[in-house]
Amino acid sequence: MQDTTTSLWETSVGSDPAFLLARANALSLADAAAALASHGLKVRSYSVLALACGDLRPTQRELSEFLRLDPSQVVSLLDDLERRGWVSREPDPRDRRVNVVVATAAGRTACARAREAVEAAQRAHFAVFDDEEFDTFTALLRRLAIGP
Amino acid sequence: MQDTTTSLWETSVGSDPAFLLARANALSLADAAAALASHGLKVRSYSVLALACGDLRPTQRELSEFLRLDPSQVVSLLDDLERRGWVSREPDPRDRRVNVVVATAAGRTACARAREAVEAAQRAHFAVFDDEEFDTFTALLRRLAIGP
DNA sequence: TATTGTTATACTCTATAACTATA
DNA sequence: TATAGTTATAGAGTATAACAATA
Repeated sequence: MQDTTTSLWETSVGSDPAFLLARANALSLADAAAALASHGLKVRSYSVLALACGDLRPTQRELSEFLRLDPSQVVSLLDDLERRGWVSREPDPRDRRVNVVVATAAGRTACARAREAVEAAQRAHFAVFDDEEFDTFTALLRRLAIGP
Repeated sequence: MQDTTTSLWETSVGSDPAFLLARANALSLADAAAALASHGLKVRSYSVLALACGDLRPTQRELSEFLRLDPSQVVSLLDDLERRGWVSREPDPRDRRVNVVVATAAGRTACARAREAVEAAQRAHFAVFDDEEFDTFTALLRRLAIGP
């Protein structure tokens, strides 16, 4: 039985780059989720928090576009982060429809701790590569990710 | 506004390999889904059908393990494919608990057509790479995808 | 009239446990 | 007792449309 499962890797599906991409992402996502769980974060909420910790002061709309989430999903992620005091919505004086999202001091602390955990998980995940391979892979991946 | 969204790529999130992997996968998945839609298939059902078209005669359990789907998900995918006459569950004479999944003639035809569409979409998606870059990327990705 | 954020809703996906029939 | 497949169900994730406030 194990033989057959293993040999499925030799099929057209097993060498399909899209399939490999999906699998690699699933493994990476599972690692990240596990690393974040003890910090009370999921991958999505961590992404939002991390962007709120930068000094770019993104609007909800910008978070939505960059993370490819529906605006309504950003709302509920922010509701959650704001309830915990990690993020605040600040009105933009130049356009009163707009909220700018910024992390609080507590949010920055939480994010820094979470980031350590995620990065450790990632180092383990990418340990199959040496430094040069890692750089090559990331550079190519970046071009693919930025897309059209 | 566009400026800020674009410059989010310069943040730590924007250069995070896990984030790039997720994004590249999302783009690839969307392309594949669009290509398969007119063939009445989704990415999941196509994967199952494609594996059923090989000559390995996988069991449901093997499909479940290889595709990292819960056995119950495989059941409903097969129900759907079987209803359309593209796949059949054959009892394994050596163990009557086991079903072996094989594509019908109609299933092979459908799969071949769908495969053309997916592969065309993928060629477009990976057109950011030249041949050498594609091979390098795929080889590295494969090691990452097979994992531990 | 168009856009930002919000609410509500439904649909897909995923995870879990319990059941059956075989081993 | 353990395993393959099945059923049922609940939770998470995703997509959509309608709405109020503002531009």
